[in-house]
Amino acid sequence: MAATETLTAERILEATEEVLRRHGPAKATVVDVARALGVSHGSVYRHFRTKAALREAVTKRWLDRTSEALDGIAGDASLDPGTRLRDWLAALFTAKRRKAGDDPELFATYSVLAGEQVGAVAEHIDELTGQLTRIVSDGVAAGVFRGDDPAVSARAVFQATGRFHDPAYAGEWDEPGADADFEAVVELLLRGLRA
Amino acid sequence: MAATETLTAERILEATEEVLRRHGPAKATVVDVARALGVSHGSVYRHFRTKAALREAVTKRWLDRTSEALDGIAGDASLDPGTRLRDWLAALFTAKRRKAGDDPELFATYSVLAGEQVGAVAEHIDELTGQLTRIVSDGVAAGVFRGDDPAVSARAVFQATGRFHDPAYAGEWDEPGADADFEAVVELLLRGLRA
DNA sequence: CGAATGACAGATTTCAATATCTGTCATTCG
DNA sequence: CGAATGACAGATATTGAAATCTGTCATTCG
Repeated sequence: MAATETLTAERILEATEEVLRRHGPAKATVVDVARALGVSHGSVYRHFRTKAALREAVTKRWLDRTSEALDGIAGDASLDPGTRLRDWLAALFTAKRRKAGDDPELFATYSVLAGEQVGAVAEHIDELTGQLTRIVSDGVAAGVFRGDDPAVSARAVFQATGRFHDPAYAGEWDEPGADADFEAVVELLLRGLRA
Repeated sequence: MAATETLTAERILEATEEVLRRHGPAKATVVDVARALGVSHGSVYRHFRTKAALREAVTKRWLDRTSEALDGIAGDASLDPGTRLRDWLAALFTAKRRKAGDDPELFATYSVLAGEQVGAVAEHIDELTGQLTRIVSDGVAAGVFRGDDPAVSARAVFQATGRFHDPAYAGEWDEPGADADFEAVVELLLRGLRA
């Protein structure tokens, strides 16, 4: 495994993801990561001060992938704000559901990590509600949404749809009525937002 | 402890609650319950076929207490449906928050039990959404809510407010912005429901 | 006779000894 | 000289033997 390459934070993060995928969150040790890279664990500590810091970096990376994918929809001015909001929420739900369904163990692993890294999750949520706020603001500017504080409305929309993006509910995402439930909630929220 | 009284299911349930309060869900055994009652554990098995059945009965009891308290609001025809919906949701949030705050360990205990007893929880949720459906139906009849399927709307309202009644979120119920968040979500939902 | 018991087999939990891990740092390596 | 190592102390996790629990049932008790 190209052990001649320089040991970078990036390579360590990749190895960490691999170890997490293989062993799960409880049994993934710094020693395992070092072994996977063919170095001593002391070398890993040169790049990440603690195991928690390493886990946080890996978690942040994973969360950022979701944010980036959604950012495109949030900024797509070619769609009217109502459609954009609907699409954004649907994309969020679909992305989460796909991740949870494709590799349930890896998803569970990251859910555990997310539970530990409260700070990283808070940032991620801020990022997502920020995107939602942009959509709502555009809607207010276009006169299709009510003129209340867009940040407050965006936060309310995010919280009200928690069942469709919070990993705690992952088990219910594949039940028969999930899509209908999602539609009903989004429909109700959109009506509440409209001017 | 009145060991002379007849051994009834009711007495067993009371003793079980006491044992759960003392030992927590993981360490509450059928033997403990029997000991607390001064009988052999075989006698307990005469009334409840398994430990799971005993836990389910206790859980059901606990859930039913919440349902009953809210039923009064749901059926209070003296309030207009909008106010009733708001009051009902606020009462649900307040009740949960109080239980979680007053005795966090007991609340955690019951949350664990609820996680095990999927069936009992599903029934409880059906009961609550039933009450919500009644309020929404009354609102439709009075012309203040839209004429969509009240059961669907009620379910959507219940799910959208999950953050304020689902025990999984209990940790966030005492954060500073919780009340404001609740108001924002309820306001948005009420607007969405209005005709 | 029905209600309660307690001994029992197999499953689960506890506990303490053992092994592994985390994080540091004096030393080695290139 | 900076990057990497590996020995180390204290913390955490694993293991397997012993204790306890669950659920059954033949027997006792009132």
